[in-house]
Amino acid sequence: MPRNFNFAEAEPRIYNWWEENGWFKPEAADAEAEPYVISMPPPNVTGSLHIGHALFTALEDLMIRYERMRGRAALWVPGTDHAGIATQLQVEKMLNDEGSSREEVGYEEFLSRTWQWKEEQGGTIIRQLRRLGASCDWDRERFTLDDGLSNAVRQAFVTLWEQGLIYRGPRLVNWSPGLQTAVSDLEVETSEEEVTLYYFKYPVEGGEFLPVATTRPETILGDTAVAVHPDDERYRRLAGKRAYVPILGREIPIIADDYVDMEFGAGALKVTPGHDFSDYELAARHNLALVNILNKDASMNARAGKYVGLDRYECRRRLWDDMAAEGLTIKTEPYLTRIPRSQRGGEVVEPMMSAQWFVRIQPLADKAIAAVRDGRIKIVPERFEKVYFHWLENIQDWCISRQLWWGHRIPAWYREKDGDPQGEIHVGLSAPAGPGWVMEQDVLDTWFSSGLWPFSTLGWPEETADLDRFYPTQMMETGHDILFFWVARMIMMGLWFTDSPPFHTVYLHGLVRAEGGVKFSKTLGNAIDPLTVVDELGADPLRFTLITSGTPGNDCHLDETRLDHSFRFINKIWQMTSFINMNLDGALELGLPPSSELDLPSRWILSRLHRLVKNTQYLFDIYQYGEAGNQILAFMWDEFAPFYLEISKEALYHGSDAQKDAARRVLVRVQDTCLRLLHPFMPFMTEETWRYLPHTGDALILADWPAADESLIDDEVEARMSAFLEVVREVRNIRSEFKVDPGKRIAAVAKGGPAAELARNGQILKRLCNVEALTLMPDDADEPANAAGIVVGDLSVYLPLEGMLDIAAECQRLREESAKVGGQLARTQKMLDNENFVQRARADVVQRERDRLLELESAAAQIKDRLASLCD
RNA sequence: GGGCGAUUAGCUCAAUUGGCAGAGCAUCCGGUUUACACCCGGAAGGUUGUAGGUUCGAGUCUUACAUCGCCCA
Repeated sequence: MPRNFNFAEAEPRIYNWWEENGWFKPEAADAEAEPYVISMPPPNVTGSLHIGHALFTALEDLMIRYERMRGRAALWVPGTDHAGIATQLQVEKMLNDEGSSREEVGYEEFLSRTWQWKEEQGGTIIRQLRRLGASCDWDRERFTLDDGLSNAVRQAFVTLWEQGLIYRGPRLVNWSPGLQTAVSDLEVETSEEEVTLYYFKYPVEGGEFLPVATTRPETILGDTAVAVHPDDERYRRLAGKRAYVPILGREIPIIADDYVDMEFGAGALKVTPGHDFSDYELAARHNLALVNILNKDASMNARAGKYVGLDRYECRRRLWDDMAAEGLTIKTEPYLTRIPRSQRGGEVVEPMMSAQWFVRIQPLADKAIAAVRDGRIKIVPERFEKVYFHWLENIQDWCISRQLWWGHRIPAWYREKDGDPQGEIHVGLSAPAGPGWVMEQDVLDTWFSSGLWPFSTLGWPEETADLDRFYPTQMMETGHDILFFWVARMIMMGLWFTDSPPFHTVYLHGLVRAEGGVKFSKTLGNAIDPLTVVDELGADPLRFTLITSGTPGNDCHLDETRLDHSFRFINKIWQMTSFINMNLDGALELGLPPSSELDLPSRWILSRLHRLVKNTQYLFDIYQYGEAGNQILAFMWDEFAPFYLEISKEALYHGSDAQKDAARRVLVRVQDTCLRLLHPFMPFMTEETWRYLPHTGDALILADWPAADESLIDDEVEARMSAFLEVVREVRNIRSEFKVDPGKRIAAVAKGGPAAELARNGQILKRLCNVEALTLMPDDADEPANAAGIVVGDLSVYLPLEGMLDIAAECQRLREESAKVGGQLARTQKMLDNENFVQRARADVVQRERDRLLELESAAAQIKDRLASLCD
């Protein structure tokens, strides 16, 4: 066995071996195996792997590998989405670098260039997922613009249209002037920014003025009313009169509405229904006109009078100057308000009237609410269910059209009627017959296709064998930041089109952040590049660290020192296997000898192991993978390696054939079980290492997941062993305290209840603290002279340290020990003296305290005796 | 304004129905013991954000507050 795990060589080799053998496919399981399916939330085809991708890959691969080992027909469907805006921007940038543009090359050429780009660059992220060990079924990889998925999109659109759930019409939408497309509410992010609040005088008939404040003066040009509060003593008398739009002089009404906030600004409100969502609703109540003053690039249009053609911000300055010249301005002041920006470009989004396609979403939302409400879908952690309900209960119709070229073109055709070029609309799977039909240019929101992903990837709307066998899927694992984008929409679409929840469980992970909770970003230079980590340390440490660094739903602050620790853990396991491997000798019968033939340390480690398996199972059942990983590590590094492995050397090097055989079988069993438990966390190293242990079966990836054997869990054995290990710790301390050469073998004398058993298991002290010979002494015998003493419960161990013992130091040590035990004794005594505790606490808790009391009393008495004889 | 989360060792995080608060890194001391110096043996480090409440018992349940973060208006 090589000295170290060569991950750089092994990872690609093992990955190819798995894949070539078809073990990533559900067909690797028995034909009648129950399916377990995850459809990977598709990353952007433009993307390259970042730490968030690494986290979802680690988690989903863990789930898939775990279920595969449990015998399920595990299927992880991979793929990418076409990321309409992001991809189009990439290709436009490329054209721009060539001195060209989208418009210049034209629609057909642009699309062909984009496909070309996708073919060349789009595979990047998929290749990167492989490096992490993702055991996806690559034969079932999908892309949202594939023929099959495009067909699903058309089918879904047409169905919703026929059901009256899709409509088209002019509405106020979030408009991105840079991208020149509508975007949905979810694609707009608002954040608090400091802007200027402009106070000015609205001219009113009769020469009066109404004071009004706004953060966007240019929208004055689109005002169609001024509103005052009906209870406002100052201004309500003006309601019903006429006002005049500054500079333009356009006549508009003054209305009264209790929507007006009398406290805000100057007390009156300008109403701009064409460019403000609240004003739009207000206008609807009062039948106000609607004026659009912006072009698609947010320059001013002809309705802006002399400002036509100016950029919105330039117009703002000029108009304000002109108003100042006319004496209409009052003052400006700094003001904090929430500014809507495009999630993609970061530019300020403008509410604008535009003809768009919408999904009437409430009926779909109602079904989605019900499915979670009645438990057909479970969200982990549960608290996100509240967030989910709140969003769906207040959902707005979904603007699904985008003025882009890259995407699913909306299956609608227009024909001129009565002079309106779009007077007639046809929606269908194919173009209508007859002349004069022109296809809709707009494409659909990328998330429309993502919503169909869990079933469109399996063949829907065709009734394929995969759809029949693997749908509904089991698990949707993704970040909590996409609960609305993806999960909610998948649930709505899934329930609507397939009548089934698309998955039964939603597991939401948190965001990965840098130390101190700082977001990873390229500009800050604090980004951890997962591929760099894989190059330097391998995929396993990255995966193990990501999974053990946090808890479900909570953001995790990734600490790079943990990557090192995981890396060293992998080395540790390798060395453990190496030790076992080099101590095997010829054929080994697999399986364990009967418990009755095993020594105490063996029964102890098997008990600990099965307790670990049981805990791990429990933790997996409640999705606490991180804690499971940490417990497995703790078991291996803190119990198995330092104690059992060391103790077993006595049998391996000096034992009888039977003892050697027993030790080997226990070592192999424990290590094998741990490797199985760890395989979903760190697949490469475990697979490679496992081959060096005696085993049946082709590969660890297909090996059975361990089941806890309750009959091997033995509280009493664990208690006795842990007392002996306590003796070991004490002996080590004493040796250290009295500067006994670590290589010097010493003798010990023991008395008390478990002394005989400790003597029978001499290898424990011999191997762990270099005590060569343990002899028993009668319980009533006097303690040896010049000896340091250890008391654990009713067991006393003496270390005759001829010439090395410093009586004063030993007395000091004993007094400290006495004080410590005394404190514990007092605490336990106090608890047991409390009648309320004895009567009301759980029986096992009380019993534990009683046992502890006896032990402590015994220890205290022995320490006292010892102090009396040695120190008084 | 409404909702959610976090607050535990210097830093990053755990703590399974409430039952003696634990790891890693960093710090300090000691070690080339035949699997591993990518290691081993030890030590130190805490009023679990603050103030109340429930309970025999609270990091855990509850109320209020503080600070930070996220989501929604």
